[in-house]
Amino acid sequence: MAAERVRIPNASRGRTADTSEDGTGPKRRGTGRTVRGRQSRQLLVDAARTVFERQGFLRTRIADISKEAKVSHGTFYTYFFSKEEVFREIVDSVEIDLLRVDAVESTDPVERIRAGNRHYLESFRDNADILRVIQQVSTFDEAVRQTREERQTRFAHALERRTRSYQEEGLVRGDIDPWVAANALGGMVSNFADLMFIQGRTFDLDHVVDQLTTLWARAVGIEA
Amino acid sequence: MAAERVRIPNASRGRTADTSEDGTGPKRRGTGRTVRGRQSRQLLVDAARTVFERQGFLRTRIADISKEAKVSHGTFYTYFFSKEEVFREIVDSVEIDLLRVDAVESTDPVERIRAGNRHYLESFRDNADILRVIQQVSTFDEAVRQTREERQTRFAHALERRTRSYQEEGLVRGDIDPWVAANALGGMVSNFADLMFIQGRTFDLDHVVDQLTTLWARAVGIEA
Amino acid sequence: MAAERVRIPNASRGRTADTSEDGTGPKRRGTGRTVRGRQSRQLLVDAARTVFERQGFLRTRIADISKEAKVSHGTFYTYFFSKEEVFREIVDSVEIDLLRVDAVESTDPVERIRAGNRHYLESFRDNADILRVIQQVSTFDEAVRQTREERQTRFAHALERRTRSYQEEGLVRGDIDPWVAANALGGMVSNFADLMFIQGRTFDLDHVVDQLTTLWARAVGIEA
Amino acid sequence: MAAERVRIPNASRGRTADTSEDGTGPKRRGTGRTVRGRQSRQLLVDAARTVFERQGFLRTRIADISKEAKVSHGTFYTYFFSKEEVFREIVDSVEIDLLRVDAVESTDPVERIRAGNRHYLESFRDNADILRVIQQVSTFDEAVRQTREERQTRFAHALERRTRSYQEEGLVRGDIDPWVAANALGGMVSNFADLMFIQGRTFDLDHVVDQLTTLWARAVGIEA
DNA sequence: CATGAATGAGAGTTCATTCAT
DNA sequence: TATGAATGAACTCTCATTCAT
Repeated sequence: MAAERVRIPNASRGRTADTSEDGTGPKRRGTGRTVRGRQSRQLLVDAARTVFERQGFLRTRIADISKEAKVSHGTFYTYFFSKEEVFREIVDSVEIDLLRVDAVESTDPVERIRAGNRHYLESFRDNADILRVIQQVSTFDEAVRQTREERQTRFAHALERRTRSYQEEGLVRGDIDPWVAANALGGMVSNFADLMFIQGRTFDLDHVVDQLTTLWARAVGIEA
Repeated sequence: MAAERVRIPNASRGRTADTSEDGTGPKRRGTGRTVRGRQSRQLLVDAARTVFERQGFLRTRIADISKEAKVSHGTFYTYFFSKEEVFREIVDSVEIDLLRVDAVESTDPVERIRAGNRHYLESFRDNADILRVIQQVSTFDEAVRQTREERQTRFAHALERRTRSYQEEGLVRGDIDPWVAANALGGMVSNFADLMFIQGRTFDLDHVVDQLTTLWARAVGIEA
Repeated sequence: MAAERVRIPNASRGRTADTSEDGTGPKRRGTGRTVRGRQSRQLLVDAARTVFERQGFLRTRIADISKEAKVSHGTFYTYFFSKEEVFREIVDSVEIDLLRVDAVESTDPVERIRAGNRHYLESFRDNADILRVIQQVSTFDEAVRQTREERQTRFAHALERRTRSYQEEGLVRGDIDPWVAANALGGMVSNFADLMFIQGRTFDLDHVVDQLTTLWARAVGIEA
Repeated sequence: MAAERVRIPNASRGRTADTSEDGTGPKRRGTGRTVRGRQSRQLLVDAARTVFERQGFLRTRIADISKEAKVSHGTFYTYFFSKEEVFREIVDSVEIDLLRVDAVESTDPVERIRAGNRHYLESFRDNADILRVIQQVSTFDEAVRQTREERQTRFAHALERRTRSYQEEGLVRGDIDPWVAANALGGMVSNFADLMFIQGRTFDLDHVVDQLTTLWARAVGIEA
């Protein structure tokens, strides 16, 4: 019956650590002053990512990270205040360009949609392990949830702009609300990526790209 | 009467909790023998749901549930082995009919799509609090993850059947893969519901229903 | 890592229950007044013995006993204050006549020793299960330890008397201390019984009876 | 800095404590890396022995041991998984040479028996406190029971060998079964030791040594 | 900076015992 | 009397975090 204990971030509660700062510092502990220091820090970040991808955030203990990094337990605290801090650093580094809506030169709208879809799915696939963890953490860590939402929103905005410009060109029907459509269709693709690469449901990637592209294009009124 | 408690090694004895006799028994503790018992159990389930909705699964301690139910700490264990067990019971009770694809009598395909979408969004909205927690738990609890996936799959299958029959009637274009389309469009809607009711992004429900319906219908080739 | 909890008697600590009595009562709860009552009580005693023999005292919970007796949990407390109380009642009922030193009519000293040894080993064998538990309990329950010691002592006294009378008859050598010899040789046999029936070491009973008899007889100077 | 702890189901993860990697590793926790570590470990073992001797195994809580060692509660778990583990370590350290059957140079068989008996009784007396606890634990801990049995068996084998060689020299009568006799007479002495030093019955040690020696010698046919 | 031993708050869990029905 | 639900004291055990070396 023994179950593991894990910690969850207290971001949404009163922090004690932050208050000791001057309020401006990004609550980041030292210390990249020496070469050795920078090496150790990076060692820990890499180790942390490895462990998070393997075990998820919740099942990861500081001890697992130190062990993976082959440094002592206490060394972790030389560089980070907490598991959350190192995780946010990882999240920031995963600035995946899921966003590159316009991945190709082609001016054919359908081809641009297709290229965007393919790019999204492939990027997602290549980062699935950490994305799964980010999803997990965003269910209880407000900071991570926000970062994630901002990215989705930026993505949606990019799509919205494109849709709106198509609309102005007369390619997309006028009764389509670009903002809703962007969120809906972008969500359709990201949801499918989740299905395939996080939930592990099996589909043929090329076929899916085809279908999603067709559905997307026709949905907004582009003949495909 | 107080006597000391001691521990003796459990090497020579099986676990009590996990071992449900022959392994087939329901991992479920008593005790529905009396009216009072059934009441208490329900009391706890309700309290648990309240607390889960308020704090999420991870931040909920058994003590919070007992306190909410105004029963003693030990009473919880009279009915459940763990937080997970009571949660799964809640999950099972949330057999929301997000699935009722065909919510209306209308034979107009677009109206049926619209009705389905509205029904999904409204059901989701009404259960958003617990759905959020289910999502959280499914990131680390395999059993819950499965239950959730099964429901999604069943939903997708229903949509697939409908799409396929429309296809046979010539309403839906032949190059649409009903299974992919069902997952994609169903996902579009469920993802939008998540956006609105879990992530809290503001949209006008009627407008969203309209837009999603239009996008969906046109995507598969139904004029709308 | 979960280990079972058990209670051990608080005989050696301050009792609370006893003080509520008038000091004379043998701390025995009700209640053999009605027929039904007597039946239930006996049912529980029998069940308790069964369970103790199966699981040992420490691993036995009141719940196990009630379950075995097919009565409710609370009923146990109608008849007994504690697990210890019902156990002492069992101990008292196991008034095994390990003591019958003179089990045969024969006047031949060697034959009488042999008969005693055989009787002891066979009685022990037939009660091994509960004797094992009594041994366990006597390591932490003063009351049981005393009862057990008294029996051993009474046994030793019987042997001492016999040895002394043999000595007076000139059968046993004069330099033998009857009290020490009784304890030593009685202990030799009881220890062997333990070896065979509690520790489970395999020996041929007849052969052992022979050998123990020979050793015993010669030890005290009786030709065998 | 205080963050909340939560539990997540351990269904998808193995136990931490039991699982010693491949199952072969020593069920022993750290940590002998530093001098300080080794000191603390020893401190705890010593404290544990003190407490066990005082209270017995069952009445001892981890807290009692930590307190006696003047370390924090958690420190115990730095070194041991459980009360049982530290106890087994103590048992192993109590490798008393109850076994030195041949404690003297003398070639006189009777003198060798006498020396062995005296040695056994004195060793037992000097370790009575912990032997009492070992006896207690062996009634429910299979590992300890086995260790104890192995020692007894080794002791009996040594006695058997000696008896057999005496037999070959014609000192011991041919109808004696050396294996049974070794167990019986060895048991006689160990049982007497128990009587004196565990049960606390009063005897004069020298007198007992004399008597046991006489009984033993005559039993096997050595004139004494 | 690195180390790893020490700390202790915090949560889980069991089960003897009580008591309203 | 019998029932079985409710209680809560008592322990166990984990692991983030600190700190002396």
